[in-house]
Amino acid sequence: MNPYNAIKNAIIIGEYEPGKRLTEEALAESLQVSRTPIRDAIKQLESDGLIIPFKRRGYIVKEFSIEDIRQIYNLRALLESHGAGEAALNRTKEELQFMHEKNTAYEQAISELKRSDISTIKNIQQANQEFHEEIFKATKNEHLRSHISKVVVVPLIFRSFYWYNERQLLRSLEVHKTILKAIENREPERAKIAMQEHIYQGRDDVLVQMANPKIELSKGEV
Amino acid sequence: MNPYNAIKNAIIIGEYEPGKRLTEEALAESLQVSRTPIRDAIKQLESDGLIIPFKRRGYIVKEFSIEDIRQIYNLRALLESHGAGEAALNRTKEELQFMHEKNTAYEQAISELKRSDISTIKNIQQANQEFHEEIFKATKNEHLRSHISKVVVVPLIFRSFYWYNERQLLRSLEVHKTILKAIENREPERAKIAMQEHIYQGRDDVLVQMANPKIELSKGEV
DNA sequence: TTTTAATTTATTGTATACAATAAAAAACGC
DNA sequence: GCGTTTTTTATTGTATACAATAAATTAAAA
Repeated sequence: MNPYNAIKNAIIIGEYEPGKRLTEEALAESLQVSRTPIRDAIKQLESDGLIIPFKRRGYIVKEFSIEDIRQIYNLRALLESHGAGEAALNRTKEELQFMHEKNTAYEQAISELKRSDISTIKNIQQANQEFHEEIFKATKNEHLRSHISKVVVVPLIFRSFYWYNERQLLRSLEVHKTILKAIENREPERAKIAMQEHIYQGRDDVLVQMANPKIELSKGEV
Repeated sequence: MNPYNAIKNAIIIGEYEPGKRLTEEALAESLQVSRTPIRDAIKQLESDGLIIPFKRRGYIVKEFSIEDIRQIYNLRALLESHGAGEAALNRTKEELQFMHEKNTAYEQAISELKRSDISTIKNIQQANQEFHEEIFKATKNEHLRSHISKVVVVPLIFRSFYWYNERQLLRSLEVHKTILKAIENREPERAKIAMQEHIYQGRDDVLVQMANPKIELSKGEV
């Protein structure tokens, strides 16, 4: 794994906690490479908004406020719902087929859910992401895709902490089907609104968890 | 000027034309710095979508197709119109005042327009940009702002080639006033739609120019 | 004591040399 | 001559040493 993904991953799984201070030298030591590739990685992570410079004394892992999360999810809703609408207009038959396959895989992953099984949760997350990506491919809009990919990183952090319960997952699966059907029927407005609602659901699930630390779930637990 | 802005500027003003090949060494030589800061700049420019790697033999300045331009402007419309709506909800009295001032400066810059005067054109462009930025400050949404700032770079290239005629500029000024009034009256939907229309106008002006190279204007001419 | 100045230190910024490698050119076999 | 292998070359990737500088610490002055 390259330094960028290694560090990003450490942030996402919570190994580097919010507020943790990072320096080029320490990262270079820890990943056994020189400072040069670490600097490249740091620049990218900074542009992703995952770390911020800390008064010329390294960087700190960004601590996201509730308002940050709200704003990022709203942006996601804006961009992904737009993408779903475009996909409904531009999808080919083949792309539609791929979407169905990805969503079947998602359904499969959910049905394999076992309590507190981290690997299963990762599978669900992965399958979900692949379904969404299949939609954005069908837009044929690389510019839109690159913006979406940026706005999707931060939610990953929070999803890996507070994961969904089965009821939420099944609801999510239903919405996927609604989106798919709208894309199949070439109904952009319907696809757009369904996607918007889908993202807002995810947002609110995360916000509820953040606002009630009492019932916060430990890492990976369901 | 730092290497990033120097290179970006050279691309925007057309000194580095689309398709031109750039290598780290040549840029380092030309800007009289070492390869290290050039590499930083290149990484950023690549993430901006202004240059793309050219089979491990340097980079080339991206050539934007009509479809690229359409997609980028549509994205801009999506993000900036959302921003205008948010600004209508969240603006303070002071921020509204600033917007008025920036738009007055814009009006002033237009009234000073002289035929083929490049410095005046730069002033107009600058004043226009500052008006838009004032709106996005008022959203208090840093995440939205960072996305908008990214999607605004490419249009700069095309605006500096095909600049508007006076009729277009005056129409643009009128729309600014409509947006301002909607933000003043806290009408998010109105602000959003006016902004959307504003961006689409800009898009179509550029697309018309691109589709009719016969009447293409030379650099900076009005 | 508290403020100000001087010194030290931690850390990023920059230059530069060398390594890795993909692309281009040249040599080779048929 | 045409496809294949080998060699050369252009260019980025990486390591490392040194420079610049902001922050922290210490010393001095008031």
